[in-house]
Amino acid sequence: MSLRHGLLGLLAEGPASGYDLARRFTEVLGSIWPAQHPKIYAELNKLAAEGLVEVESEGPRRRKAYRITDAGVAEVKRWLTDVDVDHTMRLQPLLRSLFFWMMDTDELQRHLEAEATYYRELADQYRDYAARKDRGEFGYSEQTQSMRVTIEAGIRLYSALADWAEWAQTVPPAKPPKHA
Amino acid sequence: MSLRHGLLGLLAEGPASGYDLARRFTEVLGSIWPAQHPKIYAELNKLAAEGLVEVESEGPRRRKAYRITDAGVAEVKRWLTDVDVDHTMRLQPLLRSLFFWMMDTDELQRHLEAEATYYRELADQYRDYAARKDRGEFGYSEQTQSMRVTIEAGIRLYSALADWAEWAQTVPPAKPPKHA
DNA sequence: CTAGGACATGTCCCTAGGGACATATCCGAG
DNA sequence: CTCGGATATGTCCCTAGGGACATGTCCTAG
Repeated sequence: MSLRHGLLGLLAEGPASGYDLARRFTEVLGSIWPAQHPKIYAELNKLAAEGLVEVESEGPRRRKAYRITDAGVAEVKRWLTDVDVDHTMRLQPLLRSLFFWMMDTDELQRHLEAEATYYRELADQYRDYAARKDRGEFGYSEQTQSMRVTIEAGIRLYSALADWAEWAQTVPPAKPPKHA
Repeated sequence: MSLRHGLLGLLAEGPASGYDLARRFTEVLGSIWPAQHPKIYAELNKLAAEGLVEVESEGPRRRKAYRITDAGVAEVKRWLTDVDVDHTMRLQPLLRSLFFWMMDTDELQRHLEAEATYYRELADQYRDYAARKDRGEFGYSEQTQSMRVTIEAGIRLYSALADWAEWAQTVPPAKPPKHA
């Protein structure tokens, strides 16, 4: 049910079309909450049927812009304050790390290097975003302030993973017992 | 398809029953790759049908222990080396953070405090695990060495999130433009 | 004027996962 | 001896999400 509230939250910032929302989801949220456009359009229709959003305007190319309703705003707020946070995490890279002992050393090193690079790049990307925000490129609304906080989490998370992947390269493949 | 390979990987360490595997999934993997027992039993049956695992023994209380086959081992290795890592992350807490501007200050502070505590506790738990491992409590096999690496990721990840939640408490609710 | 590409919205099907429910088995405490 | 709790394995249904496919609209470069 998070996509639902993700859409409502984004619409709380201002009217947008499904297409707009899909772009925002892939651009900003791509690495923390992926969502494909079919799901987004379907959910918007449901939200409209329930009166949480309404069609604000119809533009060129069949574009439909949605506006959040008062009921919609109330629903996001309810979610934010009354519904327990779902802390579920599902990180395939960490699951894989449990089985590093099955890989041979060379392959593992190459794997860890690639992982480190991947995470480092994402961290840099977020750091960049943060710098632009801090330069005032996105204005100073409360919304961008929240985005700044989200981005900070991205920076820290991906930096931690990059550091971890680098650290893991230094771990000896197997530590023999002392009395061996 | 990760549960499949998760099970195979765990079975590569030695025979185990569905019950054992379910326990390992909730205890060690609970916070990085949750899995419920119905899925595990179902997947084990599929794996057995495909010849990737086989029933090693039947014990008391209908217990069935599975052993991985050569084909199964080959399949995990193929997964580890030939299949691209899925970096998908889906972190509801970060999605929520985008909408912090909709919460009032008190609520947000309480929320962030609870989050910080939650992550700090998990980090501590993993740190504890690491200490026990480093004391040699789990032996010195290559498997425990890999587990140590996974645990390190948990420590770093949850520490980063805890730090972030604490840092976020110090961010002013909205930064007004300088020329205001 | 026409063809390709970006904009824009959808349908359909399949798999993965969550959660409630059901059931059999064994052991130990009282 | 019996009853509760841990062990152990499943079924069933529903929703969320991934990915392929389909279609309509407008603009612009050649």
